[in-house]
Amino acid sequence: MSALSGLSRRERQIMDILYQRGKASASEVRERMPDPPSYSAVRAMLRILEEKGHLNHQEEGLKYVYTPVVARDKAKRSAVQHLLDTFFNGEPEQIMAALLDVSSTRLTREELDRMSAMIEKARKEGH
Amino acid sequence: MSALSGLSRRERQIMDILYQRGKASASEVRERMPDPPSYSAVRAMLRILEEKGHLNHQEEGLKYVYTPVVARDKAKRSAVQHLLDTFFNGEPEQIMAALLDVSSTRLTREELDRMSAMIEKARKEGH
DNA sequence: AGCAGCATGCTAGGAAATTAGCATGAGATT
DNA sequence: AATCTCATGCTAATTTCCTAGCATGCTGCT
Repeated sequence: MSALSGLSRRERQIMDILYQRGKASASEVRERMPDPPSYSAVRAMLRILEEKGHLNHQEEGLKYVYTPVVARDKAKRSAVQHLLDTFFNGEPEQIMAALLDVSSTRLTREELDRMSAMIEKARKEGH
Repeated sequence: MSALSGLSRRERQIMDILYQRGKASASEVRERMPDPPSYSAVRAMLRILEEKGHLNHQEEGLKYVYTPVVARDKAKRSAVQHLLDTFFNGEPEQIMAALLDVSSTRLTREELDRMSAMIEKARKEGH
């Protein structure tokens, strides 16, 4: 099962931020949390997440910088799969539709072209 | 912000199941939960989720059947947006890639065709 | 009627998550 | 060198989550 699914509310929020940014210090994480708790609270949770094996930290200058242990790529795939199962009956087409809907205003012709090309490529490979 | 983000671990698991199935009774929910807690526990959490305004219930025969308050469609969109922001820098193309990757074995030529058609349609509308 | 099965309502204990506070140490500034 | 700032380590308290258990009511069966 998705590793995300075992995390508590705050832990999930933190992991989301770290996946978004790649890496971040305690205060950076705090800034981006919804309804941010105290700085101490954030640090405590980062420590716990590290104990649980979800994060690593390196020292960078003075401060600690935290990074997810499970590579973004792998986490990505789980997340997509989970979304697929939860809201789209496992049917990729339906995500596509939602995707185009959500981002319709922002998509340029070039992006759409590249998306077409990807599908074309998949068609060839899958065959 | 995504309503999901405010939920606790178990609450999220339950909401996921309900979005997946549309509606479900307490015992159905329980069956599908990872590392299932007691039946009472599930009922308690359903009650809390209802108090918080995330669920409704109707009586159906003898038992209660719970349904999400926020329509699947709306929740869908939030979920896609969230995924987009968290793992894909807000770039739809990248989700596409992941999608094709995750489900490459399962995609039929027809499905790929329909996906192409969707993009084609978006291209026309967006222009 | 009496009993079994399964549903709900409610309550309370324990575990885990979330939080704040204080002590300490390293650089930078004056 | 004294101080200010910003970082960390640690601990303790509170809140929330999670859980189990018992009492009750309805349905169907013998």
